[in-house]
Amino acid sequence: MGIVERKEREKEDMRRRIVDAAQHLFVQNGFEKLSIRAIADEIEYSPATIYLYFKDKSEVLYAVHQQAFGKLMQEFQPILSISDPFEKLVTMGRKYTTFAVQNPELFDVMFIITAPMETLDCREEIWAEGRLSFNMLVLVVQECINAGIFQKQDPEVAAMMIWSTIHGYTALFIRKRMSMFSDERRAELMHQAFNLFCTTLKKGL
Amino acid sequence: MGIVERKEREKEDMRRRIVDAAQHLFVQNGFEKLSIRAIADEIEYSPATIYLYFKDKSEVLYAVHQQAFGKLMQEFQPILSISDPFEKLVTMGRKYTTFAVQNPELFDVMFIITAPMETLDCREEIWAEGRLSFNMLVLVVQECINAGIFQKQDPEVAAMMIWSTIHGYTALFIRKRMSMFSDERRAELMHQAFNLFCTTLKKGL
DNA sequence: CATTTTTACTAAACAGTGTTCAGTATGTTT
DNA sequence: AAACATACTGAACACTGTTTAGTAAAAATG
Repeated sequence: MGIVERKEREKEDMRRRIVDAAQHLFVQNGFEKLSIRAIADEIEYSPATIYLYFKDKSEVLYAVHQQAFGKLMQEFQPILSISDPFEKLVTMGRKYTTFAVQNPELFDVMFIITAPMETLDCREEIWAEGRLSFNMLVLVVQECINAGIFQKQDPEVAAMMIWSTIHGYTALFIRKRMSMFSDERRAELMHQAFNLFCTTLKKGL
Repeated sequence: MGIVERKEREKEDMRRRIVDAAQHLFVQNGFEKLSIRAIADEIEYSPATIYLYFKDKSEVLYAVHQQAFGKLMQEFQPILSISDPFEKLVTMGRKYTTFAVQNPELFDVMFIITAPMETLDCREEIWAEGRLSFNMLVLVVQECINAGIFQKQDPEVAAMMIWSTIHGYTALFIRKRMSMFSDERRAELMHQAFNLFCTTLKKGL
């Protein structure tokens, strides 16, 4: 009897439809405008139905968060084939920022908004997406160490420092914390600060 | 006739009472729980009254944001008397993080939440608080350059890079984006990453 | 002092939010 | 055909930010 399997498939289908609608609305109108009722409208079901597939709004956001990580990882893929490890690292850093600029709402749910982390917290699971992406960075840092570009050291510590800088720079920009500068000065400052960080790494790490 | 002056004072008083209540509730219950109605309850006025003193909720948040910057600046004050410029810089960095950990809600409104920046945007003003604090950092970086600890360079670019790292590191922690590590490993990683950044600066900048 | 005008304030409503629950209609099993 | 399980929804609850019409007190004016 394939009924159980079909039901399983249908359940999975509905979950996917909800998440797709959520992501669609989220990317289009941002976090503020994303409501359970809007998602329900989009998929042409009642709001209550969503609660049959997700515990709460945070869980829906967590699913969107997971999908967004898939997208970022996909965009990182071609970079991995760059042979020079330092150039690979720099290109990854640049990609992190351009991804954020091109998909500000996705960046929000991935790295800034607290909601998706709350479901993770209460589930007491490890943050798989975070671990995976961080490992990716650690690997590249390890390559830099192996190639003698960086000194011998804990690659996780170095990766943490590098991620911090790139993230900080990006988050400050996305959240408009560089609005004390004119548009031109801000662009110039960001560009130069990024380059300075790269040269500093090459010299000091 | 001092009536106009008294009215002015009363108006200012009411504004202060609203902001104080907002900050109080904000620090106590966080951004999510801060509502106009809660503020109104606290000061024992109707919600509509708040709109006689502030354009909208964002403007109230901007006032809280300003007050929070006052508090941070106050905590930075004693650090400024440290004679060694590099030690001063490092201590400032540490303070940025401990402030965030001890006042997560204030850190939120100062550097993460978009709301207060929106009122600034539509007022088309410069972000005075941001400019002031950034200048503080630039000054210390300039001292490091003068002392020969850093090479001759644009101090704003260097300051931008340093702020990015410290902010990134802090924001990732506050927003639970290091939950792929155990509590101990996370603490260790943050500590080491901070130290690594300091030594890298000293060597490479 | 009496009257007009201005100021300060609020009750009530509007349109929205996340979430829950009783009730229904359909599909599946016995 | 009867019993049960599943999938779904309308309506409600308790909230949210914000606006507006109306009121009572204070100030200014004649």
